Amino acid sequence: MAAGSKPLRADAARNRDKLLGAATRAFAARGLDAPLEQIARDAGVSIGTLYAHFATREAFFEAILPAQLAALDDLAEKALAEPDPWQAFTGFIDGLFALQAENHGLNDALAQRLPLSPAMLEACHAGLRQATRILDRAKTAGRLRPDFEPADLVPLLVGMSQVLQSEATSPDWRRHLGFFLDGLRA
Amino acid sequence: MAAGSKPLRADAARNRDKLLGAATRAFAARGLDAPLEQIARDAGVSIGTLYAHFATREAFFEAILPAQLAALDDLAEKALAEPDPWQAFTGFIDGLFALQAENHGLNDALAQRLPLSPAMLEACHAGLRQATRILDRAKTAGRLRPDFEPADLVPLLVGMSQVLQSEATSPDWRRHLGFFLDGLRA
DNA sequence: AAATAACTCGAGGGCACCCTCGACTTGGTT
DNA sequence: AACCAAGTCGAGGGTGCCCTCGAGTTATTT
Repeated sequence: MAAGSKPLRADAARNRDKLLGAATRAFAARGLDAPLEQIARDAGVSIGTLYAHFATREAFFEAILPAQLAALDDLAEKALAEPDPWQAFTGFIDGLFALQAENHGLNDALAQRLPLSPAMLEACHAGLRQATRILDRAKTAGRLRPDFEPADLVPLLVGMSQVLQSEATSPDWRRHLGFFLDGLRA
Repeated sequence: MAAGSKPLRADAARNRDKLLGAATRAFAARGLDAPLEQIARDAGVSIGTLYAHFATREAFFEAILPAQLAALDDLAEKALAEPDPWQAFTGFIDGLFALQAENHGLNDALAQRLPLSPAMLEACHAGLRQATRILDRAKTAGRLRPDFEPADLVPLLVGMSQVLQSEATSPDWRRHLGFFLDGLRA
């Protein structure tokens, strides 16, 4: 219904955009717990204005994360279009972590490093459900070990999130992932 | 040399022990960044007294971690005593993570989640050097894939540290590790 | 151009943690 | 028992972050 509250005043709309931009950059670079005061400063706006637009940190999440989570659906779709089921599976996983590698905030969200709102959680789960189809296909093709369950993606996600975050290990994440994926072959 | 500074006064020695006990518990339960003020409170001692005994957080680390890191050497020794090289390898890895699972602080130290002093870092590396011998044995026995290097343990450690920490995944850490180890077979 | 609803600002109060320092207490010594 | 070095205490100052609110500014409407 209601396409959404009233229209913003011109200056307010501008400030909102600047805040979203700053928050998007801050979350990507520093993670979902980036200081809000820093975001306000980067946006060239006072902390009071920030709170006028986004009453809570979660309000930022709701404005920013869905689009980023939607990228996962694209990934899943591409994977399902790929003819080779194993290729589809590894490609999906690889693409997923590539996204997380360049977006610290998305990484936090998927690894549930912060408590997320039910809505955000649900969006993450939706991504997982897509993945299930990819797993199933690789399993019935006899390429993925049959005892690997969708839920087993969670520890993988959680573990890799840390590998991607640590200076010491992030350059080698693909190598590390490779060892793991070799363990998943049928 | 010098067996170590002057002898402490009786009450001071008592307080030092209480502090070490509280810190050990706090680090194990909450990680190496547990609040010092909480540690003082748990020890039944003022924050001033805490700082009188341990001028920095690192002073606590130096008093507490070496003994815990030494447990890794024991593990390595046991592994080298084990006749089957693959069994030795997986047993070592499993034991390592079992220790980390029950000690949040050790987990932090090994994954280098906090900046550690050079001395502590070195102690961690020493553990890795032990591991090298175990890897080599499993490799020459043709059980461990030859391209798995000692340095590849680092991402494993870092990733698992997060898996062990997250409520959602820690109960299943052995299952997750199992997939990974399957990828390491020759 | 006057009126006003919408918006912006930033000082300031809260909290959690860090760490210091001068006043007090106490164990050990003579 | 008198002394004092050793030890203890905790108020308080510093930092970084959170969030609020009343006073001031500005876009928009008439």
